[in-house]
Amino acid sequence: MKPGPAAPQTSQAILDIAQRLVQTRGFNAFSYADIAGVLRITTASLHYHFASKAILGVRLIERYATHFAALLAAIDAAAAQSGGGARERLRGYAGIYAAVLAEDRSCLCGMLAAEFETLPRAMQGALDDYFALNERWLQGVLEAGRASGSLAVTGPLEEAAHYIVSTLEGSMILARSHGGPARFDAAARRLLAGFGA
Amino acid sequence: MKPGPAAPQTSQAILDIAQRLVQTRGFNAFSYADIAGVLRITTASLHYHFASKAILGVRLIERYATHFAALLAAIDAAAAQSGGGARERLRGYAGIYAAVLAEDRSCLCGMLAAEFETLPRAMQGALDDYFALNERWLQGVLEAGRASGSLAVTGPLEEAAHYIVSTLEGSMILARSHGGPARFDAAARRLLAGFGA
DNA sequence: GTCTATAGGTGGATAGAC
DNA sequence: GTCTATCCACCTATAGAC
Repeated sequence: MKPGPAAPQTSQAILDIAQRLVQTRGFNAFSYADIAGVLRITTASLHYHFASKAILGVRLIERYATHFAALLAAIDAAAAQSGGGARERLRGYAGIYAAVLAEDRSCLCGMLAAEFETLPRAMQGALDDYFALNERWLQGVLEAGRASGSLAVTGPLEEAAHYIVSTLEGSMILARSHGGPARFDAAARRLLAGFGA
Repeated sequence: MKPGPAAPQTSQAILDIAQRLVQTRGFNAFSYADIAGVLRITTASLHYHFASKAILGVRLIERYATHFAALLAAIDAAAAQSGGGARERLRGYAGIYAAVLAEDRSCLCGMLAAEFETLPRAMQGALDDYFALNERWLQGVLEAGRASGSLAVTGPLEEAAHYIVSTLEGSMILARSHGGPARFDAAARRLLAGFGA
């Protein structure tokens, strides 16, 4: 195997650890020392890979958004292939959240949304993009479901998309502190039922 | 006016400022220095009133829960007097959240729920009590509404109560970072509509 | 109840050797 | 890429004077 354009394996490991820390503790409650401890390198080395915590935070959100977009594309592809419709796509969306919770984490961006006011501007902007991406996709699903009659969508699509994201993020946070995963599952089922899914 | 049992006006002011800080920035993102700066006293003086940040946090939750309970009692009293039923009480519940958001804050306990894993044990216990109080009251409302036919409640009452809290907390957090108060209002309306309120 | 002074710790970040 | 060493800002908390 040739070296190639510098395999960024350490950078990836840093992002993996940092992501879990944010998803479980929040951005303000972890430090470079936490990552360094797990990785057995010094905090000075971390700064080589990510010059500042703000930059690390932005990269974290961008990677998460990219991964999320891939999952949404996979849902679309699976629905197209199996003849599944908007109903299956909406269920798939909730399934992404359930999978994250099953790893005993919250949504990265849900945690960051709670800390929004304290985040560096660049992170706030990246978060905006993440939620815009989510809600754009959801609006597409809802629109298709309404058109085909497979989903019961009342009111503006944007509001409905907002509602879905809010409910899933909220029940995720509360499931981790009170009630456990079962609480999230029940909330997701109730939410989907409201849209006829 | 007699001195009485030591009017704790400074302690109250500290709690007021700390509460707003937690509601806007979170528990991990504010310091004694922030409060001291607003109040124009030193951090050493703050420690006279609240020996540790953990104790301040517990008192914050307890006061919030007590105030919240009073608001719920007022809703019950108003409904009893005006002949309003479960529907009005449920609307009143969402109204409490809307009023908090109108002051450009999130729910104190919603913010703390996101940071749950990082909080001192005593604060975690106080938070448990807060949510138990909320969900007990909501279950009572839902039960009454189901019995009288004024609310459309499907599934276990506990799950329904969980769903209501999760949705309101989630849409509050996201309204403050994305979408604004209108986003919360729309979500609350949609939530209530799902219960026939 | 409030102050000064300070302890003791942790935070993010940098310089420069290897 | 990783290290040692270090800086400086900030944090919670305490001792003791007033």
